[in-house]
Amino acid sequence: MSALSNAVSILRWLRQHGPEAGVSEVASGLDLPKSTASRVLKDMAAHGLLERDTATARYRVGMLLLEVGRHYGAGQPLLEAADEALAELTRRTGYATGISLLNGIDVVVLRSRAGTHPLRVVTPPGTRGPAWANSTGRNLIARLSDREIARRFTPFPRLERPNAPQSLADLMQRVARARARGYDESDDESLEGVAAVSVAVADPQTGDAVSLYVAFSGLHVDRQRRRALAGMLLEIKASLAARFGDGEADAPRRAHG
Amino acid sequence: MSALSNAVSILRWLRQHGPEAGVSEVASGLDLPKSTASRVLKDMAAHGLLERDTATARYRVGMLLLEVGRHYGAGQPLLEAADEALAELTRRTGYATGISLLNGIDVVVLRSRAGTHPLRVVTPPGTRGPAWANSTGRNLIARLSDREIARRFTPFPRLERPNAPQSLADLMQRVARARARGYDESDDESLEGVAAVSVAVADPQTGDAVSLYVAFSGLHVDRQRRRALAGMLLEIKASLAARFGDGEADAPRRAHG
DNA sequence: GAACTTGGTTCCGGAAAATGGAACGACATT
DNA sequence: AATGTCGTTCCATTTTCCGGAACCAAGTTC
Repeated sequence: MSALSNAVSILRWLRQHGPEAGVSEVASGLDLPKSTASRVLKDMAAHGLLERDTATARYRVGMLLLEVGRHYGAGQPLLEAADEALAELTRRTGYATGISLLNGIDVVVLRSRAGTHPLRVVTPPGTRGPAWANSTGRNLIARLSDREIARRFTPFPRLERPNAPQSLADLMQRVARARARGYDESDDESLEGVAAVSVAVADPQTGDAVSLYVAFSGLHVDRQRRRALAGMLLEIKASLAARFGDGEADAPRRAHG
Repeated sequence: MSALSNAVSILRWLRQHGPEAGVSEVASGLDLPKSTASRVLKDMAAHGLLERDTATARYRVGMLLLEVGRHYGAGQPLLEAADEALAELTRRTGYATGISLLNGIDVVVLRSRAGTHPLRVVTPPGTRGPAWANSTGRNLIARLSDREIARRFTPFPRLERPNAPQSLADLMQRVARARARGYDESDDESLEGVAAVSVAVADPQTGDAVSLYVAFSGLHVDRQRRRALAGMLLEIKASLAARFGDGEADAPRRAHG
């Protein structure tokens, strides 16, 4: 196991089990000898990947990671353009918008912007959520082949939320809807009270697809306005497609991850 | 040089020189043999620290870093409480707010929230800026001893912005003002057209200090309103101090980094 | 189209670093 | 004083890393 493996394992472990870790905790969690865990953590801290809480002697995520991590996706023209367009949309309408991307069966938020309308939840960049249980994720799932969808969602992941799809058939039905309409919507699925509409856009160069979304309170936005928002997203998508070659429009292609 | 050193050097290099890098570029930039650069980059990508642009064969920051990095500072009670209070302030007043922290002679944004009033610039978490050229940074500098300030700012860093302090004496004068008033303000210094007021708060446990700021357009907010905002920040500071032991109020103590 | 340049990869033996069991130190609890 | 928890240090052994050199693939240039 290279030194890097250990360091990365620890980062992955931190991603799952919260932002703090002690030596023993990591050692048992990753099944490492205590001595190794102690040394690797110390090395990582010495290099700035982690920081040490002087009081508790526990380790925390380092500032370097914050600084570097925020550049994820920077410099990708499609992404930057989409982000700008969404910023404009938020300015005009006051709703929260963002961009996310499929990773396995999850979506990860790449960019986001809080709106001015009341919405308890904010999902800052780096947040991970169940792709099958919100519009943003399903849009990206919809770009996969049925075969691939079946593969990823067998067995079907359990999620204790009433409105979330509970079976592959259930999911495929909503995917079909998304494919038919060119956009998808969700309401009170993975996040309580949160509704959203979204569209998927792909970079024809790389084939990577991202999803642009507008999020709002499910209680305060009626069907008509949602449709209007979907329309605006579709416009943005069209303009991006015009600018970057295509965007999609054709048959399902591979999404990211 | 351990494997970790190399990996971290590369991350630091990426932090400075933009989010993309090729093998030769890194090799010459860090004065490494090409073979080493190639191998290390590949290893990092294999572990998910970096990703590879399939088209250009260049490396980019990996998603893992985004996900882990966003947890920087998570779980620190003072920070969370301050963040919540600022969110409330933004909700009530519509101004952008945030939290930042001193690191050397820079400030790094930890949390931020865009406001509803027009402000071109957004400074998402992870953004680094010159501490001496905005209120947020000077507040934290003000907590250092004069001796330490002189040490850090000799020689005095050059910054081509008209309103920014241009000498140590210049800086000390504004620091004195900040110390006297308990808050600081800046207008059109490091960021064009951006003005801000801010206060510093310290965790008495760790001694680490952070700065809470409100940012707005210098053209659209008059003196009186700025004073009102400063008052609100001071209230937040007082309530945090009450909750967490002290906050500061006493003589300069060490700030972070 | 042959010779260069530029960007990246692979090989492999010597050098250097990581590994992990064990012993140890510092606290708390019982 | 004994026991448990948490972290560190030691050091012989193993493993990995290092880096010059050779190599490959695409362009450029003459």
